[in-house]
Amino acid sequence: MAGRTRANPLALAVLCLLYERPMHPYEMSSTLRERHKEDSIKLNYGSLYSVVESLRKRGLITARETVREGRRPERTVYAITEAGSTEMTDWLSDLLSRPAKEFTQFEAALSLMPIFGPDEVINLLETRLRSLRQQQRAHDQSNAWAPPNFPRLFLIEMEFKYALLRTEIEFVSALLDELRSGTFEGIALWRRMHELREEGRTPEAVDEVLAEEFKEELSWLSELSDTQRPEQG
Amino acid sequence: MAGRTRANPLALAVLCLLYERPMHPYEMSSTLRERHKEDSIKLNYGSLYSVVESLRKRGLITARETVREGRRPERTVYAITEAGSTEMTDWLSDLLSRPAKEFTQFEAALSLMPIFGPDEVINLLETRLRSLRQQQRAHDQSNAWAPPNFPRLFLIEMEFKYALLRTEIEFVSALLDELRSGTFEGIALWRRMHELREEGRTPEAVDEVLAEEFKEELSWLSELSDTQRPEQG
DNA sequence: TACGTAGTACTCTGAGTCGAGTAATCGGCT
DNA sequence: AGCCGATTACTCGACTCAGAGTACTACGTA
Repeated sequence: MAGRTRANPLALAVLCLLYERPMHPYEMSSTLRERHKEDSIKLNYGSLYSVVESLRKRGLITARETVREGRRPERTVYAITEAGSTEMTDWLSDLLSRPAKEFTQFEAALSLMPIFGPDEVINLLETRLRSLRQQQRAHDQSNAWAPPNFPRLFLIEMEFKYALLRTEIEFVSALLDELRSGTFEGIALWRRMHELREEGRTPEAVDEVLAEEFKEELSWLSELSDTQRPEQG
Repeated sequence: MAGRTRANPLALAVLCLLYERPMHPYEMSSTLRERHKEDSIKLNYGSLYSVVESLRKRGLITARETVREGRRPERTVYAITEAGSTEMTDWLSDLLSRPAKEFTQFEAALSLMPIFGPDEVINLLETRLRSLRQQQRAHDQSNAWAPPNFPRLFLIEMEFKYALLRTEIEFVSALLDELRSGTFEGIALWRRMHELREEGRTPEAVDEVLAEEFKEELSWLSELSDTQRPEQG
């Protein structure tokens, strides 16, 4: 049923808020911000209003009343419906119980990394690592906003984010160590290829030179069908 | 300059492919698939063709020639431009060196988790954990497609994905242990709240009962301004 | 009292996304 | 010879999203 309509978790957040009590969209956005959900759920006004409208069209929420205070713009208060409650529990159950394929920008970047030579990559990753460590320090200090005794239940998503951050730091820093020390497998071939390219050789000429200089390292090429070989590396 | 146009990494992948050699869109998609980049870069036909068209409009790639074989549809071959090469290196440098805010579905789900009671959450997370372990086993065995000696450089993004997977498994499994053993901080309050709700009490009645039964645990409430209190937990 | 800034509450627009659909060819099988 | 399913190569349109813009109020301040 709900195929693509389950793309944006902001819609789920709206359902959860209205499950608590009726609200108008702007109140939803400020509530989400107050509860620090902005950090884990992407929120912006444009999306919020269209997501709300789309939920209404699907009958998952209804417009309760429109209030006007002074000459301010009208506020439309929405409430969740039966169908909305069902969708909410179904959707959240699904998200918690079934890992979804997620694509991060950094994964994409790593997979295209070979267009740079190893030395450029070292530089770029060093910059990244500094940023990540900065974020980590910021996190360590920023329990400031949460009062003592604040329930862990409401911070659990931050713990997860932090665990991912630590993993990324470890990954990048281990990779950097290998690149800098030259123990990264195949780094000699990789470096030589970029040297040759920078000398202005044609791709074919580069392949030829490498084929001679790195016979064993390139043995895997013959194992692949023609179309399968990654020429970019 | 390139503000929102840098949203979709597929566009960057297209630039990288055309940096190797001119291609038509369908060839791009099959090349990406052969190189297993589908796992780290979201790819679908609809997006591919519009991304290509948008790159062309921005002058980052140009249509080289349109070939027709038999009565098949035309294939338009594209090549990268100077501006395209520049954009490619700028963009990839940026992705590698600057961590971007990423929002995963699971983070969103965790942050909305309190709408369920602890026992439901345990069930859902157990299902997730089985799935994740399944994925992990699949990964362990699926170096099958890569021939011996295949350069690590071309698999580095998978290593990262795997590291994230391990972290998620550890996180979920640690969380489950705490929930099941009852050592999760505040779980008694959380469980009682859902009990009361299921008995059909009004939110206000629930709050009242809890305020009496869990005085110390709720001390943090008084530290927050009215608007800041998360009523949903 | 005029002014600048922060907050409230949306609205609009154009660009991007995605899944489904189409139409042709190829290879194998019966 | 004819058919089935896979592969090649795109096209379409409905929906979604992001960011900028609007318009008003409230508040401090010089």
